[in-house]
Amino acid sequence: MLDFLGDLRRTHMCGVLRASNAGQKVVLMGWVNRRRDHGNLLFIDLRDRTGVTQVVFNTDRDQAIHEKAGALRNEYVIAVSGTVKLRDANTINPNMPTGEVELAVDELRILNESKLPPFLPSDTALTNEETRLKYRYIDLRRDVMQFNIAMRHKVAKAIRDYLSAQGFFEIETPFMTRSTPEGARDYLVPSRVQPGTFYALPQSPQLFKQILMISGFDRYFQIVRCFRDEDLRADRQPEFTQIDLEMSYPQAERVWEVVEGFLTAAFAAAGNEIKTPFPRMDYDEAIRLYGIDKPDLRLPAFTDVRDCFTPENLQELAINANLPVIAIRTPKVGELSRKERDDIKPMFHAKGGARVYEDFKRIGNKYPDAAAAIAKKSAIEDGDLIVLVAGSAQAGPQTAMPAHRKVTPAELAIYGSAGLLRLALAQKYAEKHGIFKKTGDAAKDYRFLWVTNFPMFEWDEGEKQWMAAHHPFTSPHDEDMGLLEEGVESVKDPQSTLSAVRALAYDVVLNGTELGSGSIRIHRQDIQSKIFRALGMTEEEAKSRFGFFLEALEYGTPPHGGIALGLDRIVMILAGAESLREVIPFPKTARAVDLMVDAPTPVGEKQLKELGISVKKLG
RNA sequence: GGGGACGUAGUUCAGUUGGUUAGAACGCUGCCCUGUCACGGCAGAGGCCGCGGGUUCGAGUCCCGUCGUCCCCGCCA
Repeated sequence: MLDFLGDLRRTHMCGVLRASNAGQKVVLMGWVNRRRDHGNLLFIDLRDRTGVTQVVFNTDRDQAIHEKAGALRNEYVIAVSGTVKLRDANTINPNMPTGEVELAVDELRILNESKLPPFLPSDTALTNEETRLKYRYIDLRRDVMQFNIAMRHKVAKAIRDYLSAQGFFEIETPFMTRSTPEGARDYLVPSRVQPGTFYALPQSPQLFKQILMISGFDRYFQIVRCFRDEDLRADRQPEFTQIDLEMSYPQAERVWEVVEGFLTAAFAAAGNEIKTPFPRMDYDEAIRLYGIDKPDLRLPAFTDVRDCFTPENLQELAINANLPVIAIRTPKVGELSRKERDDIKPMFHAKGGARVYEDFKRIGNKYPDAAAAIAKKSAIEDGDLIVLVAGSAQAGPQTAMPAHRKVTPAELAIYGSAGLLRLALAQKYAEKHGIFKKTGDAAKDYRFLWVTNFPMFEWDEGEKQWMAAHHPFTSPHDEDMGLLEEGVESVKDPQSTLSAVRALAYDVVLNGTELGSGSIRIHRQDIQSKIFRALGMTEEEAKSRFGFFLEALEYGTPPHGGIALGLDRIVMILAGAESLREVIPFPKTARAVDLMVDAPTPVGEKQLKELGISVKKLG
């Protein structure tokens, strides 16, 4: 027999009562978290989003209420009114914030029962994710999920408040928009009114926010859902939330200041202090020092130890002397067994002639002088592991494409392979060197970095042409306009000067994760046309894809630029979570399925017919 | 599209070289218990071993297929 809520009014949340509340009459409402039945004495831990309070029923106080409470089971929803009592000294629970008090009940209303849930929110052991996602409403009752979602709110609010205070307007842009075939696959929405045509869900509000600058809003931001129909990963969902912003008349540094400002506010909201300004690094330097464009600064950089060997040494080792010899130092790994050292080679994914050479210990036995020089140059300490990556002499010097870049493709192969191995080694020995901890002080070692001056174009080996590395609205570096001019007709030529054009693009990186990406945009129609031409697009093609935007550019577009950061990833890192699913209330599985609502589903023929769509049954 | 791991009670897991009736813990049900807080004690219920096929006298275990979840590569301007 269930009770109605009636006019009973909640006075306190379950997690807030303290010794100072003793003697007060209060009304609490929540879920039965745990029940401890001692016969004539019954304890209920009552839970809401703020925490848990112990509620006591005993026959001495009220026989009838005690009897009613006997029917309570886990996850029943109840209201209790009563008096806050100080606990006796010997019954205080120091492990809970409300552990000095308990509630002596005058009235119990059972507001709802619960079926036996597949798992209990109070369980410490984690249920498998499939069950958690199917019963997400129960999973979200767990304190960790409550904490993560609450943190998400606080972080978003801190960012919203900061940007508002800096003069940014929060402006909405359409979810039903135009498909642009570049980049990620679009999610499409069929139009009923215009049969055979489709809207696309935005991969980002890129062109709208640029148009808002053309429209004179000066500073725009939006915490906005974006959609990409690509395969998922632990850190990639098909719909995700971006902190998207754009501003007029900025240098890149002005954008960075804004980002550093709101990240400081966001991290403070989660109880963390971070230092600004963030260090900055050219793309080329990131590749040379870390072999990746999103370096994790918690790990040591590479050392080029080519000069530690004599030419004869290099020849004996079949190392290409024209390419760097990378020493990867992984700290505090300790003495490795023969087998552990053998296991390193299979972790290595060679690109274009790169080879992993004998580890430091083996080199040291054969070439003691070289080993001593390497140890000195790479500042090795006791227990550090050194692994060498170099170009294979057999594979040749690979000078087919010297190009105009500072890092040649042959070098890139070495750096890139070494970069992957560096991370694999760090991951493998993470426990020993204590770097990738998800909890405690080590988890709060936040190393931010701006990576700047990305190449404007990247050679696409499949298409045999240069493609936009960031997106085609990114401004080339002022100083590189000549190179663009020179290369504008040579999109199919791997030797084109396009390879040397730098973009005014920047990524903000945190501990090896790309948090966000932005650029100063092109605001002049003449430069925009050149970029499209350099990308091999005819005027007609450009017009049919982006005509509205190119036209808008011609009506007095101010210089502008901006950035977008992944809110989910920021919260994931702050929460110490391994997956975005831990910070998104209703996420999708690796096959992009929502297990709770069971989406996507087939739809009826009538619905399809209205949309002018016919689907042949598969199989 | 490719590679890998996993799937046994409501939940987390164990299950030997293929061999009688598939186990444990938690949870659940009933009884007992007035100071517990992961309460305790006694008793009990609960299994399409993901699904389908095959090998075998005999399959949770071996083989093939399939479905699902997770991780990675490709992909993500």
